[in-house]
Amino acid sequence: MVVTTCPHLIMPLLSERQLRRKPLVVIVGPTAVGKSRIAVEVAKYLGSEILTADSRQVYRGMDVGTDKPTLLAREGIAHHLIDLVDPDEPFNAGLFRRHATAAIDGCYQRRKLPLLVGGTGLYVRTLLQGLCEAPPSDPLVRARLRQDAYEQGSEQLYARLVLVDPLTAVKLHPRDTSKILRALEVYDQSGLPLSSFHAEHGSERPFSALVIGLNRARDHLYRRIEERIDWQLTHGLVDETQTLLYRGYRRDSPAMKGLGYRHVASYLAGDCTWDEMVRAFKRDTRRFAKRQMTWFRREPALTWLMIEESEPAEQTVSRMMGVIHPFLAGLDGDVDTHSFLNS
RNA sequence: GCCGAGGUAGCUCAGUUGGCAGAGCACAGCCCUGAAAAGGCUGGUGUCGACAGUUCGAUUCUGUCCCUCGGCA
Repeated sequence: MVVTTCPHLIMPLLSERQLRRKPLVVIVGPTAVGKSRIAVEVAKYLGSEILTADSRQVYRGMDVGTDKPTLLAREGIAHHLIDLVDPDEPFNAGLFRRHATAAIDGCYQRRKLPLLVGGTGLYVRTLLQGLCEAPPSDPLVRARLRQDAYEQGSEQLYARLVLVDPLTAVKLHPRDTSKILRALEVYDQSGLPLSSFHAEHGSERPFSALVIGLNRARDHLYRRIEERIDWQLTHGLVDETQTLLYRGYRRDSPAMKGLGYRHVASYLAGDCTWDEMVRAFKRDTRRFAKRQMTWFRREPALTWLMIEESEPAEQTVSRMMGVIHPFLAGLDGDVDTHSFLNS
């Protein structure tokens, strides 16, 4: 094995000064852009541990369909926030934040720089900007509200929301049932409108974060998505879905409504042909990638890196280190990190 | 070469008795504070094959040409 000198090697352990700033390097981007692979390489240079911000990789037994990095692909780098719950257990942004905060504290105790990698924009935001103090989701309250929606129609739920929380109501479309449900759930539990919790929350910035967005040309990204889906379908996604169904996980549960699983399940149930299933799976994944881009475009102070089709991974990693290095150097000095980054 | 059918959005096609071109799918833009790979909103992206004629006005009618698909040679 040839050992090459690494041109980007930075202090393997964080200094006291850096630790006090609570540093966090974040890599986001649409699905199939190549985040996981790049992240492992970056983590090797930084002596980092990886935290996954992925709402699907938290489920045990959902591996092929969530593109979960295999043990081999992790190359000995510690990966956190994967396989946290079974597919029928509730999981949400609040739980993610709790797990992630604990994992980050662990990294700091080992004086390691945490590297947050993922495509779930809401989960990333719970760390960068915190979460308001509204009561968490309650399965019982939610079940009752969903029953109401089923019996009276979502228009009735919206009408209720207009009465108890007009500020949230104007922000939501009357058909946006899942968000209406959440707002009513908060009111039913606390007697206070969700909008009041939002107002109280304000702006919070718990970490000194460097956020890097990876992207590729649209047609190039779409081609990668299709190739990955073809690979998943011939490398165990069908068996994986069948096993999950056999174990009794319902098709309409949050975990099974993920991309791929819901498509394969509908094919297995005889609702569509194989070709129809593949087409819908690819189309829905393209649309998802597009929604992710809409979300990340809004993320403040995000540095975009466009990956060229022919660009070797080492070069992308090298360009990323060109951004990360000054960030870490800034943390070590007296410079205000934020103004440094924005200059 | 002859006969027939056709050429309109990225694709499949509808349509205009001559008056600003329209569906489905595909696609694009956007929203998001505990389901977020979820959920929701908005948008037609066009040299109507080309050229000429008739007409106030042609994607529509007429002529010529080009191309595609059948059939016969």
